[in-house]
Amino acid sequence: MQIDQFTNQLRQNGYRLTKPRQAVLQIMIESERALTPAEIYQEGSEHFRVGLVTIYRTLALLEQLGIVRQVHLHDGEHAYVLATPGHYHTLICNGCGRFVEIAGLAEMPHLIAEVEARTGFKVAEHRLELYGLCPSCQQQAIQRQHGASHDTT
Amino acid sequence: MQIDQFTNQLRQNGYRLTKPRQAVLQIMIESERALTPAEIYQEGSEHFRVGLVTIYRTLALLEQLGIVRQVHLHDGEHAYVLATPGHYHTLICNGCGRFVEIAGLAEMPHLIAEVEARTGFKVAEHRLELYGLCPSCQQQAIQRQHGASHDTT
DNA sequence: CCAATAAATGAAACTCTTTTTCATTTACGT
DNA sequence: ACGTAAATGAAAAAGAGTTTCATTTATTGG
Ligand SMILES: [Mn+2]
Ligand SMILES: [Mn+2]
Ligand SMILES: [Zn+2]
Ligand SMILES: [Zn+2]
Repeated sequence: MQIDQFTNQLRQNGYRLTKPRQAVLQIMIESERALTPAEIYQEGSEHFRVGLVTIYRTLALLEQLGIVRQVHLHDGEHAYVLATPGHYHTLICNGCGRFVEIAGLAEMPHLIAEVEARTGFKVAEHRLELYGLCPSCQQQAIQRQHGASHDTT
Repeated sequence: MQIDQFTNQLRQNGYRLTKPRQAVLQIMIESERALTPAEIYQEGSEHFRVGLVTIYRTLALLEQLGIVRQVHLHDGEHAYVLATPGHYHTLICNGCGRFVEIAGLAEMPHLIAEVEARTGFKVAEHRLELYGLCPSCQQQAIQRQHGASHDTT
């Protein structure tokens, strides 16, 4: 996809373009699911030799550069998604981990101003994560309902 | 404070009213900070003998009953706050962990409806966490700035 | 292209958090 | 008070993430 853009970003910040870094980028670009470090490690390991430590280090670097974003999954897992540039909010499927980044909450700055006025806090950042079921997991849920009522085993 | 209300809630759901459960409730009620299981354990241990496992189990139970809420701290820690009944959003101080629960985001349902229309997802829940500095930590940050420029040691 | 060099990697050991197991203790209805 | 099931705590295990350090690799410029 736009892997060159990301590799350039690495180089421009003085980081070397290594095989693990390219691989992690490629995996993140190709996945439409949020991936845990362990999952990325497993996927990467199928193609070449790599250490889990390097996955952690690479994700930390990519997060720092704003290329990926960490999300907090429903069951406590920490996973990563490719970050859409700019400020986005994340919608994650509780069934399969598929995610969508959502833009365009114009009201958010107003909300933050109000919160600061009411509390005296200075708001530095916020996290909005939406959880639910993607279309295909909704279908599966419905089928499972029907299946259960017909179940004869 | 309103500890009776919570103990009743335990009893009405068929759970026994034990010393650890009362203690965790009391600690959560008295704290104006988000507390990690380890912190609650430490605090509890000063007053009577208790196991860290029990803290985890109790927090899981209280969360399930809607009495506490888990929050994801800035540095990756998982902490708990007393949940204001109803749907609230959390504002946490990155400096000291002090928190405030914020109500009254009337726009949220509209936002969710829009998200569902745009993505086909069915949104089940959302998490909005705001992070920043509380008034006193803002003060400290300012003092540290001045201190640094005057520093003569 | 090759050599020098600093950055990045991977294996192993380690730390920290959370869960499981199971024998003992405790709460609570009778 | 007693009996019983629920809850607890100690210990061990599982999981997630980090640190250390010797080895490998990417880059640069000769
Ligand atoms: Mn988390
Ligand atoms: Mn936002
Ligand atoms: Zn799904
Ligand atoms: Zn503070």
